Amino acid sequence: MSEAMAAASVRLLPPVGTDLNQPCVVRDVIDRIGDRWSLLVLGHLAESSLRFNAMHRKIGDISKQVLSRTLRHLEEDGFISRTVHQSTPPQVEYALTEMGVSFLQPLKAVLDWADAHHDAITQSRDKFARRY
Amino acid sequence: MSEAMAAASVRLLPPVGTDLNQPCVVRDVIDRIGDRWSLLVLGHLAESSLRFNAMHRKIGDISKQVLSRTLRHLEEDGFISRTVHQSTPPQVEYALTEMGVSFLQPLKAVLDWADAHHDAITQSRDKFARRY
DNA sequence: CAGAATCCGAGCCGATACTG
DNA sequence: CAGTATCGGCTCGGATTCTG
Repeated sequence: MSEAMAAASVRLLPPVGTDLNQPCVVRDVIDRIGDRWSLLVLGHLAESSLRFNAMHRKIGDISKQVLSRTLRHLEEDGFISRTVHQSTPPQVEYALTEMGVSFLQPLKAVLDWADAHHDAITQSRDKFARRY
Repeated sequence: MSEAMAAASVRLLPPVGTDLNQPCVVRDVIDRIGDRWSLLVLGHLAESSLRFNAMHRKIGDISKQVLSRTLRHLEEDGFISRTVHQSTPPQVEYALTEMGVSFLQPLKAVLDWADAHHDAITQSRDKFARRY
């Protein structure tokens, strides 16, 4: 057993003896971040803070409904902040919190890995498809 | 803009000008890994290779159906290998591939982050709930 | 033992219309 | 501008049953 494997497996699972249905720490994060849009939104906010409709235009193919939900979830978890500027018309600005920024670093590790192995994954899928 | 933010945002989005509906490299990975069980399965296989029913017992609250699907997806993407040992009764062994092992390292970065910020996220959720 | 087939229900996602 | 309300479709996870 390598160091990396042992280290990675430690916190991936709930503590031994606890109810496995209880989401472990990782699941608690993944369940929120691993949806259709969260990473995309965080990615855009990593470049600059944005107002609602500006982000809506930037992403392009997300409905207002879903964008609203995604933003609220990210705000709820503390990844982003929501600032209302009193004016007419109203303006609401979304930005990464300090925690949100800190998440970009581990995220980058995954991105780099995905980037490095994307071709291998694609090839693996093709090979799998040809086999069956 | 910090280095980390700029670096993280680069590959998070599809190339400018391309169809945003096309999944970008990250989405291609997250869409597979970010489901209910994949990380859990990879976590168990990080400890040792396992046969089907052994893993079923270890995880406990996953149906055979879903475990089967999860394993096939991970195999399709090249994270795990599936080895059939001809015998009666048949035995099928699942193990991490080299690529699967290499993924444990970036994964660990996320795990460490999740571990370090889990309390903050929980508190953020509580605070959010009290506000509304 | 290692799955496949079938069916069901919940939740996510989305389009559209409407509001302060 | 920044959302909410309503409704529908579709995918995912799950329970159950059956098979080589």
